[in-house]
Amino acid sequence: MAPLGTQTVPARARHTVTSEAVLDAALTLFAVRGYHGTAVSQVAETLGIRTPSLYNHMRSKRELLETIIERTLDGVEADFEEAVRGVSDPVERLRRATRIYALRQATHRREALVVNRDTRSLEEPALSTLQARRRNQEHALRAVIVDGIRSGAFTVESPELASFAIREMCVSIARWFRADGARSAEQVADEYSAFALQIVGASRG
Amino acid sequence: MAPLGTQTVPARARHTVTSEAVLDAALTLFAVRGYHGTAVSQVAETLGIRTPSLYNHMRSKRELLETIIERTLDGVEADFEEAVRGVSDPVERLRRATRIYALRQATHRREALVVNRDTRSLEEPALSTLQARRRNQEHALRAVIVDGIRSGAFTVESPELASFAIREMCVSIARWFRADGARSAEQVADEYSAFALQIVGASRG
DNA sequence: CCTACCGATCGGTAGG
DNA sequence: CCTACCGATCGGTAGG
Repeated sequence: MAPLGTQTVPARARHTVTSEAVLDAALTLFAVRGYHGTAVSQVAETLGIRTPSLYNHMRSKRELLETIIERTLDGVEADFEEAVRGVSDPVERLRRATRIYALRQATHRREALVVNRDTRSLEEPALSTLQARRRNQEHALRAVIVDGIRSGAFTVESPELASFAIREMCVSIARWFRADGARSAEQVADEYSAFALQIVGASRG
Repeated sequence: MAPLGTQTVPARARHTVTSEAVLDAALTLFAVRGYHGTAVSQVAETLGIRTPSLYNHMRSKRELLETIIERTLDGVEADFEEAVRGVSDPVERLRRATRIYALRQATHRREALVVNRDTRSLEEPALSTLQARRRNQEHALRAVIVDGIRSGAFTVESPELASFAIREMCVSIARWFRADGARSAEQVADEYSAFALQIVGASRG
């Protein structure tokens, strides 16, 4: 996996730790080592403080994971709504929805990795709530495909399989994308949205 | 995620634990909870024995993960070689390679989940060795795509992006597939291999 | 296969 | 923000 820019906090920051800084440090560590593979003491070490001091800025390790995943799902949802708002052509709706989703995987790699790998590490009641939100987002993409099939724009047999395939191929971007690599996030997002249209059998556009 | 058939060991098996049974129990638990989320004591409990007794059948927790991943990569490699052996047409090579890979994700869900999620939890020297093997497998698929582009059979711009997308969309099958679901593993594998051909811009077949 | 037990580390609290 | 410390659990060993 490409490097994720682990936090190295400047000395002066040691006296200005905030709850946002704790979340950011946790995000980097969870993305690299996984939730269960990360110790709270490592988060503290990243920030240059002792473990007990962390608890002035957070309630628990599990709350960190919940907040990270919740915020990420908020962002994905907002992205989707904005991307398809006012667009009625199914081809264009799918292109835009896939493009923005793929783009997010490249620009928010840590979040993508954590959501994908550790959502199941949540505990109730957050587990049910957030899993349901992920399902709803998947169903929203599927609905776009169903619309396209009804209108004759898409020819794919199973919208369910197609939407799974499209989502997961996008998620994988977070595993290899590098901001300093050969392709920009936008270029990758464009290519992946073209893949999506091909998967559903849209006329080549 | 669909249920993974957690081991419930019959009472009479309690006296016939083997190293294979330990691996199988660990495989189920790692797939559900992740490597770091699984305690060795849970493996023992699944088998109906005490934790120290496990060590008559294994050397360490990390060796369990190494063996699981190593064997899975062996299987993937053998599958690929067999699928493309003697086939020269790039379209058919890609179809077969994708089909057998997709099929494996459906029929070996636990293995797929563990390799995908926990390869990075390995420690050296296994980490480097097994990551290199995964990379080689990815390159083998990419080479099929490159051949198809050279011969004019495929039109995709980037074989790198296409092979990533194809691999990852297949891996996701392990997350939702159910043997008692609406589609058989073979049907899913056929649909996904069609998706792969569409991604690379092969003539619809 | 077991009981008994090891040092290390876990997430988190008390109290200042 | 810290030191001191908590009970629980971790992977693993000794010895039978």
